[in-house]
Amino acid sequence: MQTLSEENYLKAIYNLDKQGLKKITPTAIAEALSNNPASVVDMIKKLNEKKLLQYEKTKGVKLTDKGKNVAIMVVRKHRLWEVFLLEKLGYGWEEVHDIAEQLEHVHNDELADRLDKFLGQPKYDPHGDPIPKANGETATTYKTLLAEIEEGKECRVVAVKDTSAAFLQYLKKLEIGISTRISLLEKIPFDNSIVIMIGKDKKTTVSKIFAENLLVQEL
Amino acid sequence: MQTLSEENYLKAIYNLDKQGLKKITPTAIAEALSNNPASVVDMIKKLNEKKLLQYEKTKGVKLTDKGKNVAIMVVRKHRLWEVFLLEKLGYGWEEVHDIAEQLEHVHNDELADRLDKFLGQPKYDPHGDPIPKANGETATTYKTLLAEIEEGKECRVVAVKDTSAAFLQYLKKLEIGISTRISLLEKIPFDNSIVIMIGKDKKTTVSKIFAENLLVQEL
DNA sequence: GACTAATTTTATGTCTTCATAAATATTTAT
DNA sequence: ATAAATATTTATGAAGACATAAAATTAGTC
Repeated sequence: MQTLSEENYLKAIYNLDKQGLKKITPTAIAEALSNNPASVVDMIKKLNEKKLLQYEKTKGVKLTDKGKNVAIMVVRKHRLWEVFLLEKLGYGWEEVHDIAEQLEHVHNDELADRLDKFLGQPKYDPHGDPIPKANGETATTYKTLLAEIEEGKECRVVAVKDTSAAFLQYLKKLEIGISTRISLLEKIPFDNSIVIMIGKDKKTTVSKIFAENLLVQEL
Repeated sequence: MQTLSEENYLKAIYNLDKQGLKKITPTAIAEALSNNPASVVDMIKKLNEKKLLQYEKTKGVKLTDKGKNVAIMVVRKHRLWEVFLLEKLGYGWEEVHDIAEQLEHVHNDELADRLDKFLGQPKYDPHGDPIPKANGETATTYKTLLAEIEEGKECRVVAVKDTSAAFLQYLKKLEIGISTRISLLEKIPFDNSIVIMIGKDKKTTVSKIFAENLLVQEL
């Protein structure tokens, strides 16, 4: 079994890979975990000895199947707990992450599966990220920035990138929440503002910056 | 905020006190946590500096109000999570303790209260131990050994003392589970066997050893 | 291609939690 | 009361996870 630290390293590496980073370097990992590159080198050695990853200076870090599996199971637990916290305990969107960060490290063979069943086998977490299945299968992330949606298409809000109070308040004012439907009516070439329809009848224009901080699922 | 280790020490000390130990010594704590007395002495110093406990060679260890409160909140979380695991996730009686041992250390101001509300503010955990309230109030334990119930009284099963497979299987065979009602019909003086009524119509005789391993709540 | 900048690695060291071994106290029993 | 047993404490050290500083390596740029 892995220590808390080991699990966090494996998860960070897994996430960097998912984010499309081609070469995962000690520095990149250090940044992701906000700790020191020297410490990362130590841990890379340890995880390599445990056959959880491989490291070649030229190719960077690659998780082994074993390492990847551990990471996926941590992610699975994280996202399931997030659903639990939001749906069952009534926590808000922004609050669930930090608690799930702790809950994801609770070790018990059956726990994830029982939780999964209890929650009705949700496919996505409250941030729109797919929940890996018990066998490790993970759907690809479907979320896109509102800024990347094409004219005429419709989408549903799944998460925010910026979680500042200013942005969240603005969203509230616009009556945009999780799963709100938005249609992209028009893109203004001048400053990349976009004209959107919120719900069925609320037409508004939002800035490029706004559109780059709202994550949606294309419908 | 306390570290995991600190919380475990405080909880252990709290439990020793609740068990009625008048003088809580380093050795007693070491035994409870199965670690070395020398390590305990170190930690006692640290917790004393943090004003979580006081230590005098003659009187042993006493938790301060602050320390006691931390311990109670850990116990509260532990017992709430046990209820969750049993009632919501369908875990068995014996399985919940080890998982709760991990869950009890998840830190979040609101978590215990939200969980409490979600579970319908249970008063007792699956082992019949009282769940401390948000303000720290803790009911006294009401569980008794079946062996100590008087003739003619009725009670409800709340826990087992012996958790061996042999005992649990025997219980299953007798159709005794958590919250099963039992009436004590007769005590046999010869060998302290007792004649009980399980539920409404199942009359059986059980041994003294049996009766000393079944914890019940008097009704 | 050479030089500067950035990255990686090594050498050390800190902090926390635990352990072992030995020294010191304290109990207990005869 | 004193020897033997038991507890407590000190001194020391190990392992894990992190850091800093400096050395070695690699990457970029002119």
